[in-house]
Amino acid sequence: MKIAKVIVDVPAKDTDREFDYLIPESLLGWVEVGSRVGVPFGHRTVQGFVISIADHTNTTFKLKPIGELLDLVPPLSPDLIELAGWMSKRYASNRILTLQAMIPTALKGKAKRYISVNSETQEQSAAESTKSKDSSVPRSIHKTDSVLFDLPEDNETFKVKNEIIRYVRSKEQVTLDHLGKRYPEDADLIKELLRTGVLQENQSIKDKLQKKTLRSIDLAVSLEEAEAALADFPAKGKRQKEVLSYLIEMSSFLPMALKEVLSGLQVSAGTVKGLEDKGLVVLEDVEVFRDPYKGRHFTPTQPLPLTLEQQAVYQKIVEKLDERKQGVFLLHGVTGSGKTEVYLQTIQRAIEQDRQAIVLVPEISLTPQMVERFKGRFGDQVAVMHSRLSGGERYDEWRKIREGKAKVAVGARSAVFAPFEHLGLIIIDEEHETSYKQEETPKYHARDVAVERARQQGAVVILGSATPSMESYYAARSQSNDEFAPVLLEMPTRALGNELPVVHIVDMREELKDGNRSMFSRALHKGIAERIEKGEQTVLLLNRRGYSTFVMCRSCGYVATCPECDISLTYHQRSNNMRCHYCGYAEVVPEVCPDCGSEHIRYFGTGTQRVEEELAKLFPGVRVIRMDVDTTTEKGSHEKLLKAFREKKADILLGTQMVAKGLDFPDVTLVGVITADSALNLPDFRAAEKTFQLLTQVAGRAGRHQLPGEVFVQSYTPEHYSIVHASKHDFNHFIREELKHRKILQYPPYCRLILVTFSHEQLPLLVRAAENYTRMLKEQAGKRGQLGSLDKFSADALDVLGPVASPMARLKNRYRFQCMVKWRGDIDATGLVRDIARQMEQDFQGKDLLISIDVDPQMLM
DNA sequence: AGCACGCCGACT
DNA sequence: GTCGGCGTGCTC
Repeated sequence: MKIAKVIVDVPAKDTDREFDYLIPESLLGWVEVGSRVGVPFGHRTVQGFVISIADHTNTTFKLKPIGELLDLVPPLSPDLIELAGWMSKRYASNRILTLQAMIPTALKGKAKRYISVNSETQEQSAAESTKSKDSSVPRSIHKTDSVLFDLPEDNETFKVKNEIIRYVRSKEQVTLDHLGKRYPEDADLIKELLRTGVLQENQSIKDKLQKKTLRSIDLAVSLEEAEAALADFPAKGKRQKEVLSYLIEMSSFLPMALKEVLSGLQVSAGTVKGLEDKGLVVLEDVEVFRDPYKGRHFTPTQPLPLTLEQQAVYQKIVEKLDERKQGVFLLHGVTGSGKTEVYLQTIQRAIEQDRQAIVLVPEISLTPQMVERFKGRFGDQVAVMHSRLSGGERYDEWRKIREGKAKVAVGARSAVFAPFEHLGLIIIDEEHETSYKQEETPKYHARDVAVERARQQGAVVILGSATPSMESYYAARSQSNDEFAPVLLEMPTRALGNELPVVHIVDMREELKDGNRSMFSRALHKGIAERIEKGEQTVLLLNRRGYSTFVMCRSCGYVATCPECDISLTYHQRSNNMRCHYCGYAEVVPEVCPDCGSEHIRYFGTGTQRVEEELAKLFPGVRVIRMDVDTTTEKGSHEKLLKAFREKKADILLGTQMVAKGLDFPDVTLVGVITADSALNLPDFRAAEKTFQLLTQVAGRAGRHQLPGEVFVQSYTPEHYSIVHASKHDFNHFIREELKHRKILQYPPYCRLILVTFSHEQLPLLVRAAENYTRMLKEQAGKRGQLGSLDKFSADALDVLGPVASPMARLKNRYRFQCMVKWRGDIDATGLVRDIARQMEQDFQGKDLLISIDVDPQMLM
């Protein structure tokens, strides 16, 4: 007997393991590694994934059989199952959540309960069946039943029972809910029918989404037979004859949509039904794919001639591809160096090898412009996956991949799991972007998952960026013997040969000294005025990371905060209310200060709205497009705004981070950064790196084509090395300085981090738990001889900092504490951290203590 | 996570 | 005496 090892969809720590099930005869050969199944689990049915198949079981349990197979083709491959195992270990995450993260949410089935008539009792009436069932009914039930049935069953009850049975039988199966609604007065009777086995309950896993189908029509007989039938068609069926002759005429396009035939010939469905009854045609539901880009025309593009720099890089990558071995490349190319063309041509090579490619891009830059570049080159072979697609659309794009209809997957983070069978290439554009890290469980980093997947499947990875992450660059430069360390490839000049824009740093303290209280320096003001005059365009960036518009009382300093989260509420002009960004709590802006009663309460902070107002004042009649969370929440609005700007319907594009990423507008010659250093003071060791990246990216938006570009960076700390080096486009000096800082403070890439966050409603209990945890962790590490300060140049070490209150000390009515684990070397730090967390949760069992583990965190808040 | 079992308080 | 509160423990 074959045994399937199943991970069940019960996301709890004590069910995070394999459960063994028998594979029933009928499913032998169908149930595979990666299959999704419905299995009986305790007193219910749940969804699960088969992760291996064995001949023996190690348990003494009486195994239950798998209930049902949910997909004909397994949604996961053995490769992806293996990858999921690696992820669960590396990120200390639940196995089921990891598996689920790999497939569209449309495939997350839930058990549905159905009521049907028991086949054994189907032919009997209610009263009889109850009696005949008596012997098989358990004693306790029998007892209560006999009480019921000893009473003379009145005619009315009997009639209702029979009616219910007839109804259920006519429907074959109904949900309990439905039945209850139909017979609201007779809940007791329904219960009784279930108890006595006249009606039975069964559970089945139902997906959230159905495949989209289209009613189609086809000839049921050969063309010759159809022609013969047409020849001696009864004179009475004139309309049917018309349809048949039409179908014969169109035979090479069959099967075709029934709708088309009906509307084309103006015939009724009944006519076609007549043909079906005669056995001449068949009607069936054919699966169709929803195509989110349907009707959109993509201009086909041809490979461009490569520059010498591009050529050199291309050669290196293709060599590796041709060897069919795994390899990782870090492609460091300045903005405008033509990385995308290199991507496109290496993908071409992979396709020629009959292999497939994945392209990961940050969610924010997954614009139509981006999609167009890939669709233009590879047409229908491209599947696009991003969060703005509906669940159904996303599911269909995913199926296009799994069924081999697509060769290239372009998408955000989760596209790294695209179910290709012969994966040759994974490209990660803007590899330094933090959005590659998932903030929910499983808290994976798509870049690291990509490298592992490539290792398992012998594929090539390209990490592309103008501003590589410290981690990737350090790994590439350290020239270690690690065969998975990335190979550094450089493209230091722009493909079109134009210069990088000149960057001016403006010291805003000087502006203030000279009496300029505006948020625009005189230089930037002059720059904007010039562009408006010349009909050129300007991009303005408001670096709002760490900033928000909050409501404050000018008399007493009261700041409106969330009652559940201790976070200041963010002001939203549109709805004139204040909202908590973490839990969604909202309230209207008070007229007077709740603390002191003063009327001087208003919103503060440099929001995009305020910049927009100021622009309108300084440049009357100026056309501004504002892009921020307020103006881009609507579906497609992001694209609409960018399109309008491209068509020169505005002079200025004003926005937050989203204007910095990958946009390419030929007429933009000026970029202004309103406050470059607002993120520098955040309690985050990556603050300098993030600032450098943002400035470099946004500066790259200027002068990409014929017109030369100019950039003004306004700052209150203009001497900071991240600003100075960004202004000179000097990545190498920046990284040297930044690495120095990281080494002194022992931060990544010199070690790795694990952030452990504890939360509980009661502060004292939480503090005790956090302290216990830290102590236990230190003890355990000490026992293994691994505890030690990382400042010493020890190769293998682990250090624990904290516990301290989290920067967001209270969220959703729970207090939060955290401790930071720094480690490096050949030790299983994640395993240790996880094991102790499990132990702790057991010690605090039932006390609702939550412990969250974030391996390689990007956000330290 | 659910769901059942089980052991104590307020009521037809 | 029963209905039902939610603590506890299990799920191949």
